[in-house]
Amino acid sequence: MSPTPSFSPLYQQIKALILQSLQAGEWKPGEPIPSEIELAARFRVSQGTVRKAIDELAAENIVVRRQGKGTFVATHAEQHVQYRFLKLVPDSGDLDSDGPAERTIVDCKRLRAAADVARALSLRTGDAVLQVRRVLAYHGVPTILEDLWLPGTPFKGLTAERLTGWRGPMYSLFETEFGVRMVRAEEKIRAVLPDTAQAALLQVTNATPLLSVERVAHTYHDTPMELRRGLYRTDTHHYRNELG
Amino acid sequence: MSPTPSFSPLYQQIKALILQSLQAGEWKPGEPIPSEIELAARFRVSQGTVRKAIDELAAENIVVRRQGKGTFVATHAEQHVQYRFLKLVPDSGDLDSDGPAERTIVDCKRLRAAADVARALSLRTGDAVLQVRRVLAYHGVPTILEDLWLPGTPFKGLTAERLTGWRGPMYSLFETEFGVRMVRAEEKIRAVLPDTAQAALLQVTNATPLLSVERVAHTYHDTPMELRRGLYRTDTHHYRNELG
DNA sequence: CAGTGGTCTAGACCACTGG
DNA sequence: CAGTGGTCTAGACCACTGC
Repeated sequence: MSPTPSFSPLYQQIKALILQSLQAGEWKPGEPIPSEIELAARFRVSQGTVRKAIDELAAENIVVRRQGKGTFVATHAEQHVQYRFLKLVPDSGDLDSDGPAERTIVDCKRLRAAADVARALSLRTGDAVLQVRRVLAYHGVPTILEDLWLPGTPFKGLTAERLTGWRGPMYSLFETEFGVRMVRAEEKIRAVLPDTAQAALLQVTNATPLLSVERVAHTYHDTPMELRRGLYRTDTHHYRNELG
Repeated sequence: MSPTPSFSPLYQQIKALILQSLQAGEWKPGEPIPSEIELAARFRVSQGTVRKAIDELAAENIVVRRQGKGTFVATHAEQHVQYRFLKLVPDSGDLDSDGPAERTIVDCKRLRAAADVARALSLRTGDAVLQVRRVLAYHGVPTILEDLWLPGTPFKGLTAERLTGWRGPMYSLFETEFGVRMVRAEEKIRAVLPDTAQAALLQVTNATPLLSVERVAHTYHDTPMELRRGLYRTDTHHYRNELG
């Protein structure tokens, strides 16, 4: 066993090392990481210790175990849940009844971060950010209006064309084109009335109550990488949440 | 090791046995369960196997581990989070700035279950249920209006007086007085406008958008035991959610 | 069949709690 | 100090995958 640099359980240190490799891109989303036995040999610890480290990574959805095959870097694409962070489901409860969302990019431009956006993204006011506005519709009914802000530097080269041309979840584009993996997010939810522009885009009156969902998504080490403000219509869909 | 009755991992069987004892009330909320070594001896398995079973129970918040002291049956009282299933927090983010909620029982009566209530509680339409309406206020501002339905049989003897006189979370009353522990819940969230009665109780206009939160809470073995329909004001509070 | 993750064991030792 | 949960090891065997 290796010496103890700081004081924390060995498996936590192993977990941190694996996270480091993950962040450095040593293994890419969808790819397998080395087997437990290999990792145990590399880190000079027992397989059980590596196992416990990977257990935690799997519990945090950072990695996915598949018996008989290996352990894989989690990804927002290929995942049987199409949108991992979207909790709006049709009232029917049938997740597939909607089919794929029809996506429309309304706007996409670079600008300087306002104070609130900067704070959410751990930037300074005035730093370059990318702002995107889009609408998701199901069966022709506009249901979600999203404004999102991304830090300019990591997302250099992202344009409306890249967004429009991309098949699949936006987060999977972030992964493959910019190496940014969203790992965790927190949401603040309110009930609001839309302004005129919002109402028009969602094709509702401005007296229609909507769900306001403000999400901050983080990559590794809790670094915030996206601020997203969504307006959800809840006449045919609802926000579903599980409490443990 | 004991023989294998059905085919599932040993630790899953142990987990089921512990759950059974928990449900039977062998150990009550807040009390310690036997030590891992004792349980290992009782079930004739190794400590590691008991450990894995308890690990899962702890992950599901059914049990709480405390190093050096033991493993305890989780409870909705005594918990440092006062309301485990209430995700509405003040915008300040300071969970304590509100202080304890001021609770008012508006109504409490027994009646026959309507079809939707019966379905949610796995009862038959017309079965006896208890209906409660109450308001929670913070700093004198009514913020939450809740209607809740409980199956009549397990909650025989529950009256408005019992509710009014109880200090602490309602779920902890359910635990100590009726032996019903809520273990898991699911919520459906929408944005709505209140009707006249609702608006009056929350002291808002009927054009004020509110969060509608429908919760079904389950006890052991996923048995639904409560239907709760809440209306939340989100002008000073918001619903906070973590996504993994 | 070999290689992967999944289960189970037995035992050693550590860290924390309380009397 | 004894008793608890927490970590770590080494090794055996099982279950699943794909060649």
